[in-house]
Amino acid sequence: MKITEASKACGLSVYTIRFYERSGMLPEIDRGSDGHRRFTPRHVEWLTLLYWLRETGMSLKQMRRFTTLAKEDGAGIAERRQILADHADTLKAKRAMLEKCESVLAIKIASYGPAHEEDAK
Amino acid sequence: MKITEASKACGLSVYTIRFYERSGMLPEIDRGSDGHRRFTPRHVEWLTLLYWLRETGMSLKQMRRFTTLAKEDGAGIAERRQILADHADTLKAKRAMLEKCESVLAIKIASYGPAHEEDAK
DNA sequence: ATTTGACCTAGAGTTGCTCTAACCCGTTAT
DNA sequence: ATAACGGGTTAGAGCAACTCTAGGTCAAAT
Repeated sequence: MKITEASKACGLSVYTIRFYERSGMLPEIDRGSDGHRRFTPRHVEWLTLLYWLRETGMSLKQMRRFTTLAKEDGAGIAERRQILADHADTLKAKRAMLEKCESVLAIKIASYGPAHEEDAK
Repeated sequence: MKITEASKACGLSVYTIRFYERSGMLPEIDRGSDGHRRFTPRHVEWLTLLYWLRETGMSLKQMRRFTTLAKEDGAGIAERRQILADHADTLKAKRAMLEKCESVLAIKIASYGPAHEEDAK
């Protein structure tokens, strides 16, 4: 599978995939005789996980650490689980923040006075 | 109230407050005879709203638009309400994404095998 | 009198993309 | 056969949204 297909499969742009590769956040990617990257389903799975991590605010630094551990394989499992568990905790906090913000917005919107229903069609 | 106090009250860093001012996202801020900014409770309320909007991912461009409307006052109310309502919708979507990511993480963590309870102290 | 601390500005540095320029390589159309 | 098209490649510029540094002012405390 080439980069465009991998991009569609994982949700990251081709720019971002290439950027992640040079930033050392991806496992080795083989090249075809044409010099183009060849992505395996394992790569796509990895990229998809990275997609979720960045989409929910994990830093590149953390993601790089996570990848480094995966390369060492074996020893790093405990720390990798820890990183994901910590991230899951920050997601819970983020979700609470979104809820809080939604209520702030509801109050603010109400403070503008009643909506004109006919404007909303 | 000076900038440090305003910063503590709204949650934005003093750097960010100054940056927002030069980016045209704040109403006029008067200066004391010492040349320092003087923030009113109205300012703090505004900054706090901006804090929530940026913390939940609204772009500066959108926030600038919002401020511009507030300066025009009166006419802009409908569009301002619309901006906030639209943002509230994106928050709902974000919240759903966080939940989805949390389930992805739970599966991933489980795939690393059972946690070693003694490691967690 | 000088040191401290809070503020000021202009501008450099950082993160995480996102895009451009200039190139190569294989296929397809003329 | 050649030219142009549709992918891919790299290095590096540009951008958003901060974040910090350097160098400066002023007022109060030692």
